[in-house]
Amino acid sequence: MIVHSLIKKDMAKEINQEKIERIREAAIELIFEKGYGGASILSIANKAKVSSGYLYRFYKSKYELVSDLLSSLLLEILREIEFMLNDGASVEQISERLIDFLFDKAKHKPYHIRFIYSLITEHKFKMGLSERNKILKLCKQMLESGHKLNSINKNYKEEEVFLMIVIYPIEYINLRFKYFFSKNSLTEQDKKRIHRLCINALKH
Amino acid sequence: MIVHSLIKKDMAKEINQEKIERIREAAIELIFEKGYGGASILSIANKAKVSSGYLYRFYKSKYELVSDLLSSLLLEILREIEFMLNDGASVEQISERLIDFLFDKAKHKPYHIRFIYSLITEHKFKMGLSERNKILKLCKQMLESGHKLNSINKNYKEEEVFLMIVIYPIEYINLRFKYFFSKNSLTEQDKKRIHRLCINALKH
Amino acid sequence: MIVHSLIKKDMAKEINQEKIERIREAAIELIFEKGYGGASILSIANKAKVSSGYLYRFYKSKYELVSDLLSSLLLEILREIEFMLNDGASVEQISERLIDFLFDKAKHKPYHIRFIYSLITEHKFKMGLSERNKILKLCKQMLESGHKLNSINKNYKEEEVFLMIVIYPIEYINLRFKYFFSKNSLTEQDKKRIHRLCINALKH
Amino acid sequence: MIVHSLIKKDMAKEINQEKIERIREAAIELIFEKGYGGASILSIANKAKVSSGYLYRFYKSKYELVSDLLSSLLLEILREIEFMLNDGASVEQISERLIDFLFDKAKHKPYHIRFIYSLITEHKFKMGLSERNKILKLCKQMLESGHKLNSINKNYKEEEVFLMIVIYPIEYINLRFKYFFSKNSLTEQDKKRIHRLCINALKH
DNA sequence: TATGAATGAGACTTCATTCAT
DNA sequence: CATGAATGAAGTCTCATTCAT
Repeated sequence: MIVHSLIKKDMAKEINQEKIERIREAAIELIFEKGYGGASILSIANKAKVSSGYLYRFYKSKYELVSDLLSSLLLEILREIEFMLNDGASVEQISERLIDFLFDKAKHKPYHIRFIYSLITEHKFKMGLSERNKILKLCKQMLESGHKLNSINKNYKEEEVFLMIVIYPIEYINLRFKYFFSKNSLTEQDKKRIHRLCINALKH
Repeated sequence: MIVHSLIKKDMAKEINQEKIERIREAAIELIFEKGYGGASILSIANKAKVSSGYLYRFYKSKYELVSDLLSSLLLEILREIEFMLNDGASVEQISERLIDFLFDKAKHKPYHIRFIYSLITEHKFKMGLSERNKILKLCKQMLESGHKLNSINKNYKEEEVFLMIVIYPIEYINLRFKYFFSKNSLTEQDKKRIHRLCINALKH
Repeated sequence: MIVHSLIKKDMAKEINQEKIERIREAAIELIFEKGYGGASILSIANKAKVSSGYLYRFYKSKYELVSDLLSSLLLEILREIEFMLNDGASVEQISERLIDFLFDKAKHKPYHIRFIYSLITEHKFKMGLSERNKILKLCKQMLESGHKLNSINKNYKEEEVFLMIVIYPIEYINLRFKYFFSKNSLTEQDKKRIHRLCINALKH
Repeated sequence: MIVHSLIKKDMAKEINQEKIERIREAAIELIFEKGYGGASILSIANKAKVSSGYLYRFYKSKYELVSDLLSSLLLEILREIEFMLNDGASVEQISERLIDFLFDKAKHKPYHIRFIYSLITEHKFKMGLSERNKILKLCKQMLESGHKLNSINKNYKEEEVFLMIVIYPIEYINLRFKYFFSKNSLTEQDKKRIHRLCINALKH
């Protein structure tokens, strides 16, 4: 009996996880597509094939859902940097591999990166304290490493590192998504150009 | 009699212009603060000390009001670049003076630059065609000039020019506004650092 | 001086009368065209080339303006009947001449008759007591005359007289205005048919 | 289980239908009472004892709600005529039975007939094309049948048929509702008089 | 547990009316 | 006297959220 119930519970959990995942993906897609205000809870629930009430079992509000999504996606990026830093990677390597990572995301989950971009300036979503601190810490580490290895000019501070290593590639990718200057999809050439620019910007 | 009537007309006009200006400033401030969705017509009207209906004498809708504001503020920046280009300025000079201009704005009308920044990604406000075309044209001119004078590496295209000359300084200023890395206000040193980074990024 | 002032007053009055007339005609036309709710005070004032405030010097409210218009136009019709009755006309003659009168109106002031028609059922505009009493009186007189001269069957009452002599021609004209069954304009043939039907309806 | 679920579903449906019906009746009553403009969504919702937002689950807009109501009520009448025509009824029979039908409505759902009457002229509600075509067809059929059996004078056209068979009884009933000439309720005598007048009007 | 019917606060917008000039 | 700038009440509609089933 206990076993059975556990199995049932696990299955239920599994099913729950699946539904939550569907909700999250639906939310990301719809918010990127129509903005925070344009993506109604109902449309998210419909897209995820769950009821609108179900959503509230996991998130206290629409705000919390979106907040959580933004936080997750940001953390994914930050963890990538963190991992590389712990690996002893240089700033150049981090830049290159982060661009790789973001291009990969842009290719396989284009909504994710567009979602981040579209919410990054939305005032409603102030970044959580823990993420902010993580960013501060990582940028500081990159800066110190860069200063030591002469890949970042002594003049520059964390702000420059953050804007060039993290923000610039995201802006670039989204500019292309908007077909603003070009309708071509992202190429290896683009990667190299972004990397070159970031590295040179910080070095000189 | 004629003089009197002129004065009256002028005064009336003045009052009008003042109120419109109050509405515009209130909208800019509130939208920067709470986003497009968060800034209600009523709150804008209250802040501007006019009645809610009064707005509709000048703008057909909330959308049109905000659209017009964004367009005005963007054009202000673009005209600055345009003017310098016509003046025969080099990319370095344009970058320097645009940063000057943006710092000046940030100092005297901080809300304006934060407003632009916060609407640049808002889904509802696709940039108007004429502004987009103006940007395309200006970036092309800067690119060509930069290529000719060797201040922009041949690898780079309009995208890089736009992101580094226009977007980067705006991002930088807004990052500071958010007290993200530093609570210090913007200094001449910051200007120089931004300029240096932009120029070096594009040159190498 | 007195004479002068009187002349001025009279001229002023004259001018006033002209403006009022313009307001009335504008209101009739716009209300027929867009209904009571669709015709704003501003649009009426604009069409009449007066300021919206001016209107309120003569009418306490939009309601009163329209009420007064409806009353005037109704009275015009009722006076026509009254006049004929005092003239000793038979029901047949009254019917014939009223139809003449309404066709003439339909031709020269089509908006008037459409205005009446469109407001006759609008619940907001209950007919004034004096007009109602006048209608009651006139219908009674027609009924008595008709009974005496055998042109109205003894079974019928004021209701039948009112509906057939007054309402039926108005309904007919407006049905044609709507192009419901026919797009032809009103002819002498139509007049005769309406008259024939009204007379025969009441006689048998 | 199946039975239970069916009952539950049916009950849910029932509740739904009841509420919709309440909304429809409330709308009919209030619009007849205060006109389209005077009957606010909130007042309709209150009268129907539902929340204001609830209406929008069934009707996209106030206009659509009222439009649908008018269409339903008109079709009810038209279907009555259609049915009789298919049954081979003569114009006299149709007139008689339609008057019966309308009196019955006037007695049991007085608001319905007053609602139709008050919206027939409302500018916002042009009759739908399908209803108009149905009217055209039915009137043509009645006219032809009447011409053949000599119950409609050869002079008369669809217009006369429509006004006398359909509109006249409705006008009569509403005139009585307004207590214009009489405060008596409608009687069998009234029915006969209306029928007599309609028939004789068209015959001679 | 999961649903979706139902709510109602609040947003945008219109326009009759007022009143300072 | 005439204007039209300004008001703000009221209307329509949306949608996040709740809760009975």
